[in-house]
Amino acid sequence: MTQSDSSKISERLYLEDSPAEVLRMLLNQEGFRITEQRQKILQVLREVPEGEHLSAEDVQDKLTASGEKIGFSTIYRALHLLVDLGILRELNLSEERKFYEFCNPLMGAHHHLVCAECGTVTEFEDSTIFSLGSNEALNRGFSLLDCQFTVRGLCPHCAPSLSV
Amino acid sequence: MTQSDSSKISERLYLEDSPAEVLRMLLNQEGFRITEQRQKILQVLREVPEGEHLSAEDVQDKLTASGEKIGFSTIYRALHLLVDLGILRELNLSEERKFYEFCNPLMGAHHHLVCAECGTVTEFEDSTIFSLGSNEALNRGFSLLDCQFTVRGLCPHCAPSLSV
DNA sequence: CGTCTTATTGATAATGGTTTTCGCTATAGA
DNA sequence: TCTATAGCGAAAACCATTATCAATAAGACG
Repeated sequence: MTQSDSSKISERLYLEDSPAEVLRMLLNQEGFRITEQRQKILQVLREVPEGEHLSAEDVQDKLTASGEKIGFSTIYRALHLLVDLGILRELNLSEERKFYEFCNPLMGAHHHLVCAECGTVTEFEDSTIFSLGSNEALNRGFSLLDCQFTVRGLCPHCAPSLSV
Repeated sequence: MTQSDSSKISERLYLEDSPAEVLRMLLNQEGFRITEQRQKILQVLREVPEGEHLSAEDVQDKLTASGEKIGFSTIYRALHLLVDLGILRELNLSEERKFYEFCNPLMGAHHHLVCAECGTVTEFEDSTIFSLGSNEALNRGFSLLDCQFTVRGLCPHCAPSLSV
């Protein structure tokens, strides 16, 4: 199995274990190897405060800051793998780059409000949105992978004259 | 005013005129010039059947096919301008490129169901989603620009074994 | 524990969509 | 019509992401 065969992973685990253990199990289950790099990359994503999202470059910067030298090929490959494993979510916030966030199953599905000017991202929860998307997918015979609801606007700080 | 000053356009028109006329009015109102290129680029987007989305390259291809030679710098600039004017909507369907669609005010806000495998895009309407996003934005003092709800999954044709 | 297979890493080069540059052209106001 | 300058387009630059490939190391097996 090559490292590019990771796109069809469908099974999930019932998890109450630590994320490190979860990673180990998932990788094993799919025939992937447990490497220091993958573990450290996931750890970076987990340490991020809720509501913050990291780009591939952000991840590398944080790793570099803590003394880890991991090439960006590895960062990108690991991020994709973790997304395929269902551990991370890839966000398309209409910016030029992609962002990643840890997929906490305990945390309700949340969505994003983005300021088109300064790029600030605010999260909000709404379970109805997710079920709407889910229904829509299933009604058309699709298997659901992800729902992303992104609202773009101008935050109070960037908004034109009126209020600020 | 330079052509890169187009990002702060906030006013809209009440329109019952033909799109060509609308374009003319909007451009005039903002101090932009009415050029053949801009008119033809908009026309391409308008001629597309509903539910189809074009990338910048698609637009150029269609223009080339009908004998129009317009440089891609111009295509990109015009697309951005038309988005800023509120005539087009820029879609982030999590693909590598961006897509554009004509913003028909008569047509209800619609959203997209994307097959992660083959990239097929299906549209669906749901007014509640839009009002949810609108409320969320306004409650936080944001002025609303756009709401995009994108559902990703595997279409029946690409889905794993089970049904096909 | 050592050996072997091969998945993985990482430096580098390549890719590909988008943006910038800059001299030329053409719009729109005087 | 004339003039100022917004806009065009070919080519080069940009920049996030992906591919290449030789070296490395995880994990299986004896």
